[in-house]
Amino acid sequence: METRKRNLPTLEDVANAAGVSTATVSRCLNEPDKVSGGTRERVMEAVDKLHYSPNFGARAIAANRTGIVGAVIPTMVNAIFARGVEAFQKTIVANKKTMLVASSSYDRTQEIDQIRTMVARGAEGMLLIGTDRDPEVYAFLSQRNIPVVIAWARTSDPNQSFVGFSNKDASRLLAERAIALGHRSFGYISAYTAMNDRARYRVIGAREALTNAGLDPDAMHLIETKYSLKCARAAFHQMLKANPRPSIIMCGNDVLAVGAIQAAQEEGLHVPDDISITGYDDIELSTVIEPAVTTVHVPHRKMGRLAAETLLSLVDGASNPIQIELETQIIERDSLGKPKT
Amino acid sequence: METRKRNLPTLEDVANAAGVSTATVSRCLNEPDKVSGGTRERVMEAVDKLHYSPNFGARAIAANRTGIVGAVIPTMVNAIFARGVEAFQKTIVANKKTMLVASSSYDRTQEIDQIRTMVARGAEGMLLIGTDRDPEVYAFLSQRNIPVVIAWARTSDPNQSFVGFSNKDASRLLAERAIALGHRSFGYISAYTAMNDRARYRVIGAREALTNAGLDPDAMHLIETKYSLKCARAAFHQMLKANPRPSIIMCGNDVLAVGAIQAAQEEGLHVPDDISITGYDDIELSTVIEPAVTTVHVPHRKMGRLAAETLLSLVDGASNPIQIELETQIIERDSLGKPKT
DNA sequence: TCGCATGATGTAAGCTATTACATAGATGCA
DNA sequence: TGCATCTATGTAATAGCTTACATCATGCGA
Repeated sequence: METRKRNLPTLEDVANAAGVSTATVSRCLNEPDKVSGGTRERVMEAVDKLHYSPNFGARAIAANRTGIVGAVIPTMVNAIFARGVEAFQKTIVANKKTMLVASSSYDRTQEIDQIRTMVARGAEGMLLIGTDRDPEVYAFLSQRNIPVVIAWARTSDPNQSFVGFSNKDASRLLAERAIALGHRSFGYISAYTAMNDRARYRVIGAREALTNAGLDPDAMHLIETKYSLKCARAAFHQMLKANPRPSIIMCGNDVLAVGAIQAAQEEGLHVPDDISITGYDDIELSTVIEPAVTTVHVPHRKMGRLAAETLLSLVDGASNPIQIELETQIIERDSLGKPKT
Repeated sequence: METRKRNLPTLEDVANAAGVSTATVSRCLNEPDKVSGGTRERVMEAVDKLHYSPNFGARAIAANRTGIVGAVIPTMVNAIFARGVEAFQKTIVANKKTMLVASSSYDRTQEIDQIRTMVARGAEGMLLIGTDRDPEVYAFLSQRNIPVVIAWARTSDPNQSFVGFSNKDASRLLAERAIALGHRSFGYISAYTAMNDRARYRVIGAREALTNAGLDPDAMHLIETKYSLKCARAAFHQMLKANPRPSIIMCGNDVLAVGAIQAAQEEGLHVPDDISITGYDDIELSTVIEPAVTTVHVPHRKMGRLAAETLLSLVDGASNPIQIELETQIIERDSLGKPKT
């Protein structure tokens, strides 16, 4: 590993060029108010002339502050996270900080590694998705005084900060809507719930609606599968073999719903006349398929932005947890209808 | 802005705990071969016991090396970039480096800002998408000895490194295929080409095919629009008013193609019997719409991985430009057919 | 046994910024 | 005028690590 020389100008060079001390230059850059107008001008000229830019490492070590925040997301290849993270990043940058991002592929172990790496790289705050993870992770972070914001979910722990929404509630409302339309026999295609609280609570919400309506929540046929069109299709075909065959299949997200609709069409079933299907997240895909998916809209961009603002205020010293719950909204399109009589 | 105290263990703490000098600890961490087995063990124990992790800033400044690479992409909210960047990031991390990422929203000015910011943050190499940008940017980077890898495109400049593909060639092949099927009247819906070489070369490829076939390339009706389903639909409706009405509308990417198909259906046109439509990129969306989109497959993940490997070797001192051209592939689905006779 | 090459480890300089504290000059008020 | 206060600036300590160079012990060949 060769070392490549970079002889960039230093604070001292600027100080010499401007005929002042390094302290004054540093102040010009960080607390301009504390420097008189004339001096400031002279210094800034020197900065421009030399194309000076402070050395990040030196600044970090001297100020004991890096200005870095980290975000670990399950995957970037999913419009919902992409939108949220993009908004998060723009807000972070607008506040003169830097974002580190990594994707865990929905794998807890990878997530832990990535959190550790980011902390080693100087992350002073972390954005994490959902709540499911080893408590040791939170211990690790809090021991180092690194604030965490949870997004895409809410938590009942009053000590944790989050910017999220109840995955359960909207799911329950959607199921209630289906019950009101006359559905009694439910199926549910979900992402794996074991380490994914978002997916799990969506299932729980649907079950709650059944319970509230006096139906047996355990009668809801549940299949867990990978997040892909192909897997969703397979799950749908499998579910059709159930007895009784469900009149509605709720899906944990829109990709699964779209796959289910495709599979229904392969089976020669008409959606929603023969079978209803619902999604979650409201991604673009859900308007492209025919029929368009009845789903739950989540304000991903807003969530990303607010999560950034929240994390920044925690990093800057806010001591009380900040909890922001966002509203979701049921989007009625064409894939949910009355059951066949 | 409060400063939050972090009294983390330092190299010296580890050295004391292990009864060696800081130099030995440093060597254990960076060049383990140079330390004897017994000492190494003792040091590593101390590292574990104290949960030591090197201070990033200090290391960067002492070694004059940050291990950071930057990537500026047009948008994360696009599966093609998301996939590529995710692969890029995984490769970077696997090599013990750190990735900074930002999205420019297809805006050159933002891109410049972000490049500057990343350099100020210690980026030692940059991944950039496509070739269109102010030459000053390249000057800025080369002056600082920061290698650049261009992705998603190729360049004829022998001094630039890239991992990409010819946006033009596949587009030309697709148009030739359409010509062979009998099409003579072409329309093209593109993303804005002014600052987007990928979009531009795709158009040029189509024109080339027309020219080669003895047709007038300027007769191809071109509409440029934003990257969204809605805009694509509007563009399609507008294009239908053209005289002669095209028998095929090629689209610069799959999102535009899907929007066009939706619009065709709104007009009561059957695709491909009444009008053919093609896409580019091969994203999931293109298999969800009915009819599925005939498009061009691009190996995004592979490109991301290779771009990372390329950039790493440049950062590590490789002096000759590295140019890797990847193959694309036409995926024949159902949206391209013979023209109506 | 001596001299020397080799390998392991230690010493201490150096990297670049921030910032507490010191200093000097200017201002205000009695 | 004299003293306290304030503002602008400088001095120098400091942060945590890497690494060139120095030192020391060991083993080997002559």
